[in-house]
Amino acid sequence: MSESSSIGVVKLSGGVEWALHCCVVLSAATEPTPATKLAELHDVSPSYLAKHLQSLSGAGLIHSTQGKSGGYLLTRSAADITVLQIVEAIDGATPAFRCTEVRQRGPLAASAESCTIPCGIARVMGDADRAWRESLGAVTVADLADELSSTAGPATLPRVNRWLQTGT
Amino acid sequence: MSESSSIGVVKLSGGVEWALHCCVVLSAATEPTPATKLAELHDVSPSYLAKHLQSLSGAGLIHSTQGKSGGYLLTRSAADITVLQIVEAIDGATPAFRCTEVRQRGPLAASAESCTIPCGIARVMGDADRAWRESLGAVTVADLADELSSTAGPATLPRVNRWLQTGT
DNA sequence: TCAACTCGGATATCTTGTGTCCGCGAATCT
DNA sequence: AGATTCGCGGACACAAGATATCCGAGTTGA
Repeated sequence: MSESSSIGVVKLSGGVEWALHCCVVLSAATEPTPATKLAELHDVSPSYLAKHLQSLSGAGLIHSTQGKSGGYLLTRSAADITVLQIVEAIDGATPAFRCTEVRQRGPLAASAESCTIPCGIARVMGDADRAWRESLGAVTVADLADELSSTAGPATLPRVNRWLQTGT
Repeated sequence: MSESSSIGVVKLSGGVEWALHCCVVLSAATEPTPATKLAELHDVSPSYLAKHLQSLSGAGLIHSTQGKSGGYLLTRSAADITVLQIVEAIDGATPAFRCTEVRQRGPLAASAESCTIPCGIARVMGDADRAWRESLGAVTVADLADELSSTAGPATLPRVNRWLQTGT
């Protein structure tokens, strides 16, 4: 295995959870919220959370304003942001499985011109990955916020935002 | 973040591809096939492939016979082995996403008794993971073998097994 | 009985995620 | 307008997990 290998390795970064929670909170925010406050609210590492928020900013999901009363804000309505977009912004859009084309290796290697179509294994993996992404793309952060309101009570989200602004 | 963390980290090991190819080959085998031969056939690291085959053996998908003419063999019909079982044998059945219960942390932590139901984020991730596994569980190695026969020709699989036995 | 061949687990190496730090830019206050 | 304060952005260590390997235990066949 002298090849650069790099088999398909799906890794779902842990920071995805934090990013999702932040987006839900931001969906009800009306003023920029600094990363420090978000980290304090969730009790997580401020620097590391900032890193993930940067990824979200780079993906165009949230907008950052600098300065004294700066912070983060959603770029568009929460109904127009899917969890898939957040996951892909953090973890990258690379598919879970990458075919190494083992059929073209070894003593009984298949000819290259006969491999225009992906092999069955790659297709199955691709279908599963597609199903996973489709499931994630069907849910928006607005849905998550609604879900939170109906389970934890409608007052939770406004209360969180009040704490972010005033600290009480 | 002094906690042991252990956020949900899904890692799709690269050896899954090798394991799948091996199972497809073994589906047409009639005699035990040693790991060395399988590694040589696919041109991959023999030791590393052996490790994965051990995982498959531990999961009860393939049976190992030691001794001079030993090797691996499927424990049951290829139609009764799904891709999902192979993936879970290699990568483990741990779900892609593990909720850290961030809602119970920080200054506005929710009470523990109000968290009997998983939060919306965990549910969405769980649904996506379930869709992924369902898609993988719908395909058997027999399906993969059939697919290979129809695309690469019906003679490929027998020829591979002849090479494994005789070397020609 | 003996020997060869097989699997199985314990062992190094290395990429990748996890976590942290300092510099740059922008808005506020004087 | 200038200095200051605050927050974002990218560059820097640390650790965990995957990748790759080797040697010992067990078994079959002669």
